[in-house]
Amino acid sequence: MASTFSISELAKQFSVTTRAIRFYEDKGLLNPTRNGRNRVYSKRDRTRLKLVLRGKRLGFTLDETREIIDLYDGQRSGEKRQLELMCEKITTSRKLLTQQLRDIQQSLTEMDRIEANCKKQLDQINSAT
Amino acid sequence: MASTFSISELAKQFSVTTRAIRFYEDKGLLNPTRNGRNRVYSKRDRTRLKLVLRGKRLGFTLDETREIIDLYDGQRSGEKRQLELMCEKITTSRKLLTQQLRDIQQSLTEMDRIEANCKKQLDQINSAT
DNA sequence: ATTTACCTTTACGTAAACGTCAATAGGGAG
DNA sequence: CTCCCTATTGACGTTTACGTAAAGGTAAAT
Repeated sequence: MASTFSISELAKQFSVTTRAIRFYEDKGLLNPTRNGRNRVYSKRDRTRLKLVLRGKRLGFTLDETREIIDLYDGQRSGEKRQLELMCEKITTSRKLLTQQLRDIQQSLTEMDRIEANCKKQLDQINSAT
Repeated sequence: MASTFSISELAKQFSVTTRAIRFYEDKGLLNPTRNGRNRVYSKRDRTRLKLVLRGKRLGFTLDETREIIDLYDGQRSGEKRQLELMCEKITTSRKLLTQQLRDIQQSLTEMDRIEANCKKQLDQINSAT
């Protein structure tokens, strides 16, 4: 894999529009370097984009996603207060994710039940041929 | 627990505004009966509201959530085509949820790593007292 | 030189999911 | 009866996350 990417390469790789990628930059989620006016994305930028999209799939807003990514990617200031804040954010974030995990597991369970029911009825219909 | 609820009771129970609840009704996700002009919510309505909120936490739009709820809650038409459609929707929905599950698990794993790192650094700072 | 294919910024448009009044109605408490 | 509380409809405002069109720059290919 290349070590730098153009905007449209990234767009293709992740099936998003270039507009979206520029928008994420506007919102401070990415900041690629430039070759002249053109944006150049490093592997680190690519990873950040991947995280943005993951955040989206999880229903976070871009603001929330930025906070989370800054955790992952954080310029460790190494100061005590900073580290403590980070721990708190992680705790909060983890609670949210854990709740979502429960939600999903419940949903999946219920879907299994409904699907089974569905298939049973279909079997009856088909066997009545 | 009571068998019917007012709009503000539900709002309190789930920590949402009455405005939101009425909005869900506008969008066809709920339809409570009326006592005069006033809305009266049954336990079934309450359950639907709960599912709406779960959907929100999972990042679904209200439209998507309505489709999913109609699965759960479906007036089983019992017709073959209907049943098949339901199975397809379940399959689609399950793929999405499974993806989210992976996303969450990855996020949690990474957070664990970051937190451990964080705490290690804090320990060093504190032990340097 | 011109087309083709990207890339750029600026700016306005839009759908979703509510928030926030405003004006109004109905029912108890005093 | 009047005050107060809650509820209702209607209309407009707001934020988020882009889409889309305008108006071009740049560079390779024909």
